[in-house]
Amino acid sequence: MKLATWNVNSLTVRLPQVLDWLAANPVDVLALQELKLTDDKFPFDALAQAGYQAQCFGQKTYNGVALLSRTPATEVVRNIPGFADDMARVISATIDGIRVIGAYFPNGQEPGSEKFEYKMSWLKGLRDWVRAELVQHPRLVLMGDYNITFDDADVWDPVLLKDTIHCTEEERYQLRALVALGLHDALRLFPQPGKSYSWWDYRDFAFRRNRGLRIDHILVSDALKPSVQSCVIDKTPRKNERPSDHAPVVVTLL
DNA sequence: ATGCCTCAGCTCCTGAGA
Repeated sequence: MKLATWNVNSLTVRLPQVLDWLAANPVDVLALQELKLTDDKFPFDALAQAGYQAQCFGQKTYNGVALLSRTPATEVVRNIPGFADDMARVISATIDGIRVIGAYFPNGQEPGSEKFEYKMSWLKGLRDWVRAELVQHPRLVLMGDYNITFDDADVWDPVLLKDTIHCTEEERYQLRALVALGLHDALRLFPQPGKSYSWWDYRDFAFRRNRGLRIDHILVSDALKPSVQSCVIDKTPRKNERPSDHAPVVVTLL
């Protein structure tokens, strides 16, 4: 079974690339972030023709998440129960016996800002909910755009970017606390060559120079850890003429 | 360097992203 996550930065613009990618990578589940469209504009038909059912949670202009799957998704939940939020950031469902959570974590803009404080409270809300979800659903995958680096290995220039957004100790503390619930960074279950990133700024030829960050992650629960066969970041779509700034991450379970 | 791209929208500029 293969599950993937991809921040597409506008599904309207990226739909052809999503369809191409699914044709080349027929994963069982694909979590999408930053749809930037409302549910009435969601391309259900095009995805159905490609063999995917979709559960979407859209919003005008910003945010928006979806779960695509080959088999039906049940127990679909939108956003974080118990955490009031105006933004469409989380969608979860049970697919093939696995609890799948797709999430678009807040950006946070700048340490100390109002948006940073929102990011911190959102992270706490997520953690409290995921703790309970793990009790109900031991076989769980939490994947998406976390907007947080684990450590300096996830950062192209840790000195330049020290304590900037995605790299602060407060954010990394929250990420470690989430992992401490009984989750594992799927990519780091395997030896990495280094300089493995999932996002590159559009500006300044950042992709060509591999000036990136690893901020898109797939976390798997204790129960699923033994079945993880591989985890890779697919840089191919980032080479498109008009790419998302993020690359998909794919995990393969036995 | 309060810049550099890209996207959405009350669209020819602005806000937000990361």
